[in-house]
Amino acid sequence: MLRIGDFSKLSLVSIKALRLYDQMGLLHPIHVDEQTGYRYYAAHQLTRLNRILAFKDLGFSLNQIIDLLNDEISLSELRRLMQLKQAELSQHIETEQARLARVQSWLGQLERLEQAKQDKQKMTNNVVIKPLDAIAVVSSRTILTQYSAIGSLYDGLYQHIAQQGVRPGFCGAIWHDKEYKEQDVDGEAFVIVPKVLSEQGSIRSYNLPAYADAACIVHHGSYRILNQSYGQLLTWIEENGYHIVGANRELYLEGGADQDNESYVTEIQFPVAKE
Amino acid sequence: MLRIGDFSKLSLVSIKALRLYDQMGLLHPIHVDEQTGYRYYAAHQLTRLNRILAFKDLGFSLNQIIDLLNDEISLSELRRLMQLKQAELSQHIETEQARLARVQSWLGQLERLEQAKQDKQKMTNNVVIKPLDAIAVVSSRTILTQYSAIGSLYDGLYQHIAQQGVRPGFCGAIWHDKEYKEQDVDGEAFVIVPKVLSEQGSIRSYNLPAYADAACIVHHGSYRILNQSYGQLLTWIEENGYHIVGANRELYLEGGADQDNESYVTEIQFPVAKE
DNA sequence: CTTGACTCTGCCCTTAGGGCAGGGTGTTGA
DNA sequence: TCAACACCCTGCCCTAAGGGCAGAGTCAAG
Repeated sequence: MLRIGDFSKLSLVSIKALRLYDQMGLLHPIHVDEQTGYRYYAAHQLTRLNRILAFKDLGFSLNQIIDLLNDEISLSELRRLMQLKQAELSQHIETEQARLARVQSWLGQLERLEQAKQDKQKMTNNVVIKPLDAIAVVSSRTILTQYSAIGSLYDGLYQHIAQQGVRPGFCGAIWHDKEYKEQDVDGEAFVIVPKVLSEQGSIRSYNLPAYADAACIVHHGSYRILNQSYGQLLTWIEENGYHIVGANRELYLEGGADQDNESYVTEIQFPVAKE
Repeated sequence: MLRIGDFSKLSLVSIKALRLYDQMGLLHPIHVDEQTGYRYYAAHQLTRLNRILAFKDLGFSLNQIIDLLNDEISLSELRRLMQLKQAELSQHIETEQARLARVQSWLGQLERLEQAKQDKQKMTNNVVIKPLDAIAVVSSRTILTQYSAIGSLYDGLYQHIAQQGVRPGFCGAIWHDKEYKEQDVDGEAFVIVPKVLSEQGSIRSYNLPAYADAACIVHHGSYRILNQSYGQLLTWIEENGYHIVGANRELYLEGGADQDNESYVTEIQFPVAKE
């Protein structure tokens, strides 16, 4: 019979771990002195301990290993669990590889910044991927002579909302053109509302389409330099292997009618998908 | 100014996480009511929050992100951290892929077992990879007529140890032949001792070579069926992409002079390396 | 008998929050 | 103006797999 320290040296498993396995019922010592509490192990218990280590090495948790070592487990059950683990690992590797690709994109970015001797205020990596929910809006869509002309559409929307007696949320815009246009822009102005309302004339009300992934960036300052943020966002999308799958939106988080206000905050959203 | 719930909906970050970021100093609300403790956020704080999320997405911990968002960090420092993270991720992906390969090896094993309609007592996956330390031994190496003849060497070793007044540990054997032989076997009997002792005649004392990785299996029962465990171990080594880089050892954890004792316990160790 | 090596239990610590309890706040409808 | 309800606060306990430490008991050798 071996004391815990000897068994630990033999198995290269820490004493603390052995005590934990005892407590969890994974591996009880062959004998415990009732007086002193000393644990005594037999050499043949190495077999079970090695089995525990083998499963741990596959990525199973100790609680799962308790079941895996249970004598009642069938071969098919075991195979099912292994297949699950296999899928889980594949999935995990994939996400880690995507993470690695993002880190490498950062490194490329940093190198370009250093070469251009720009400071880090210009860092473009403020992009975040998040889902867009289906939110209820009232909206008005039309062909505009230029982008800034969209401002004229909101008055009608807010009036309509006031008539329905509900309170408006943030407002925003959707740009339906697939490419960049200087004029005859297909734009949709919307205001978020708590529920879908009735429609009236050119004013529609419905739930915006949801997207599982949208690349988003928060623009800070005047609308005149919005194109800088657009550039950063589009570069990021391309560099990280996404492509655009829907009309892009702007969400005016802090803003108004001015064209040139330093304190405005706008979120730009592009629905995207991988590959 | 937004209440925490609104800011949470806007950013898709849970309220609990926002409170944690406040507490950690990652993102303080723009204003906290002294009376009520209510947190109030400004829309432009989304920028900082998104930066936090972007770094989190790269696998940095919150404590690291505190430093990364510190204004005093230089571009080169940033690049260094990114390179570190890159190496870490590559390493991690590699180990996960090895893990996946082991799971797939298990699945192949299970399939063969099901086809052969064997029960799971035959499972071969009791193999574990662990380092072998450089342990002090006294040993005696010679050419034996057959494997079992090694037993005759131990008497001399134990006598030598007794003369030096130290206590012996486990005993074992090293098989130096590179291929399997039925006779004229190059075998070395050893007994573990606390320190390297003096040598005498054919009895040597030194530290066994250490190996970073050894594939080990615990054999249970008579020496006559030791070859079954050898088969399992060698199959595992081949199937998991290892190859043998040193003489294999047997460690007699529980045993004696009998050839055929059900309670004997032996660990077989093969120094290995990947690829 | 003493010393030093070994062992015991119990407590606190790690990540990034999740869940819940108990109590205070803000807004809205009647 | 009051009640209802949604919202917010702090504080406590929980996660996985042990690591580290404190204080006390145990074992074997000299």
